[in-house]
Amino acid sequence: MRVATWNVNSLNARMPRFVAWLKEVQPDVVCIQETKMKQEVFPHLELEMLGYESVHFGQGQWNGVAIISRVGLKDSVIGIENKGPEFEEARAITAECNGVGIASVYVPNGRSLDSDHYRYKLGWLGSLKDHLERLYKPTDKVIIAGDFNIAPGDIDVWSPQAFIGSTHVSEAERQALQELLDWGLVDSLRHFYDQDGIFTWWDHRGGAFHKRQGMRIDYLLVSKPIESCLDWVLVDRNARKGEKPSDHAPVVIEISI
DNA sequence: ATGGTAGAGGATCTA
Repeated sequence: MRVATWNVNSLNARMPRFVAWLKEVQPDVVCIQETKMKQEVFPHLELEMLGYESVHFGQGQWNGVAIISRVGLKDSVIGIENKGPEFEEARAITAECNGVGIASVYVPNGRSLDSDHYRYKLGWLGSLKDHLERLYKPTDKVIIAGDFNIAPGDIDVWSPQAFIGSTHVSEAERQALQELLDWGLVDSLRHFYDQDGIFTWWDHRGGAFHKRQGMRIDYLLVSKPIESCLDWVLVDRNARKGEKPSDHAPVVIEISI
């Protein structure tokens, strides 16, 4: 089973590349972030013609998360706050695919350490943990995938000095991520690789990609039953090249179940 | 100190 996560930065703008990428990479499940789409315009039919069922939680202009699957998709849950989708930002959706609990998450950016958006980010991560605890046990097959907007360690940014005092690397954010991991999840990329310089996001500005100035903020967190059957993981840097790329590259895992 | 780019939506806001 091949599972991917990709912040597409507008599914409308990315659809030609997204479809080509699906055909080339042949993922069974994809967690999508930043669809920037209203519910009623999500391309369910076009994806169905490619063999994928889909669920989407979108609000238009900003945010928007989806899960698409060609190995079954059921029991989807919209959002994390249990107060109705119209009362929260479109940042999380979960479903069961082929016996695996799948979550597609788009963690708030936070903007700056002194911002209300930063406090919202920390609170949102707490709500996500509560939500996962309600849905799953650590002994279940679970994959939490998405754009976490947190670089887990200094080896996950191109220059730790350049990020001093910024969001994405602060102690409180990393602690919130750690609490998620402590529940019973493993960062699938770090299961295989321990070196620095592996990134999933590069600013569109200033040729950051070509200068290798990126951060690793997109990942698939997996429970122990998934970790034990991981075959490989990769960051698909090719998807960040060429015409009209997203600023994020997809991350893909293969598991033997 | 600021700008650089991309996307949505039609002026700025978000990242």
